[in-house]
Amino acid sequence: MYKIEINDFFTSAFSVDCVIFGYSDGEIKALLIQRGMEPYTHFWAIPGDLVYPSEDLPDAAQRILHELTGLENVEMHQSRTFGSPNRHPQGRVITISYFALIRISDFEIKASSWAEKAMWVSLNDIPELAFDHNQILSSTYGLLKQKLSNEPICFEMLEQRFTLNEFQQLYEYAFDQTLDKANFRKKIKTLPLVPSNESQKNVRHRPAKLFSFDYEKYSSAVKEDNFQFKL
Amino acid sequence: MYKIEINDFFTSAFSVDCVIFGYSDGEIKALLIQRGMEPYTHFWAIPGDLVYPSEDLPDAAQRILHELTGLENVEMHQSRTFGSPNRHPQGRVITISYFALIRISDFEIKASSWAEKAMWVSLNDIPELAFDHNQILSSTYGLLKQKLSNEPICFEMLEQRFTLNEFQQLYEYAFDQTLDKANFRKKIKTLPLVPSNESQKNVRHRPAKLFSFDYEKYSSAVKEDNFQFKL
DNA sequence: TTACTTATTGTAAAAAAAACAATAATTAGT
DNA sequence: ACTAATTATTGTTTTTTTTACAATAAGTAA
Repeated sequence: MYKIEINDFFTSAFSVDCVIFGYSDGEIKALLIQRGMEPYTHFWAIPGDLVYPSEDLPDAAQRILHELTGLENVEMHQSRTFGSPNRHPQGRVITISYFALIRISDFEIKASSWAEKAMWVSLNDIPELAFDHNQILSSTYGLLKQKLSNEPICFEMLEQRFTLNEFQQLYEYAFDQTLDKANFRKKIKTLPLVPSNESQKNVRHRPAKLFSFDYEKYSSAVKEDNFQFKL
Repeated sequence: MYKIEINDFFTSAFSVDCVIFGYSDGEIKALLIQRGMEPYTHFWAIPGDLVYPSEDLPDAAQRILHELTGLENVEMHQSRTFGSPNRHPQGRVITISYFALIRISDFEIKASSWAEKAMWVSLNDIPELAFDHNQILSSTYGLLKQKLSNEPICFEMLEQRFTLNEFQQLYEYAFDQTLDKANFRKKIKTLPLVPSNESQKNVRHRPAKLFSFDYEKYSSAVKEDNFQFKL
């Protein structure tokens, strides 16, 4: 047993890793970057960075998202914290992971100081990642699925206007099961989905109507009628 | 915009806070300590401590629990991480909260270096706490409730042998609603509860039988039959 | 033996979920 | 304008689950 000096505690760093989820072509995807610096150079990884000394954690996650995508004011959901002493080869770095849901079509991926390239990868097809990022990603995907069941967060990744099929297929992907279309529609009848007067284009069959999700109606239903989202 | 030196990142510390839940007299309680040192001296708080430089996070949580109760090998569940820059008056301290479930009768509260006293407090009756500990506690209680619905963790806080009423009342307390006794018993018929040949003592009516939960049967049912706990 | 209280089982009604069938609507292309 | 193709949409029945409530059995203390 050795005596621990108080300053020994101040030899560690925090980072924030930001799992960015998106949805396209019937698949939920994560935005991965290829690292441009040591360690794990050229490995694919979850975007992340050290936290500035007086920066709040969700702000750090926002900053990472912003540098990579240019997006602002995206809601951040906290995931788990990973702090195994040897998870980072260069010292003790504890990382708090967050996740964000965005619309893939909303932006162009930007080059960033720490990323050589970036790409969207279907969650069923994740390669080997740097650090313990495979663990972070799968654990965060678990949390995402949990939230998908209990909160209307899927609309953060669906297009502003979406067909009911796209909506359904998102859940089919996440929970790896096919759903009965008729029953699915009955289930979502209670949700504040507002139809637009637009429809799908360029399909050689009856086009689907486009809907959008009314957040205001939703939150007032939660408050006033004690409404609870459940899928 | 100022230039940030790499060493600026190593001026922060981690702590772990350990919410300890227990159950007695029909109430779920948390073990609070009265702080014996600055800051927030004499305030009630959640037990916690700084993490040693090469200590893993769950180990730190275990250590805190051990110092306070003498208990070992208790499962630790990660809760959320709190890292607001101003949450600690003496510097940047990010805290990762964990929670543990224990049997109140299993031990005597020990005096500890950092705690003047300790006491069990019903979750409906939590006083003002040090730091952001009220927030930590209520957020962690939310997580506990979530896990109570999906995992058989209530048996970590119930006595080794318990009556079905005690079991039911735990859920009634957590979800703040009364449950139909007959229906509750039908629901738990699928769980691997094994009756003992002992009964309640010193009651002036028919005594309840004492049951215990068979963890082995449970985990093999999960593996083999894809059993899923749900209450 | 009795009074009391809880344990335990049972049954019926109501609600929710799942399965399946049928019809309506719309477009692209002969 | 007609047809083929495909999906949208609504409806009905069956099954399962949940809820509500009633009735009986059992054990203790007095």
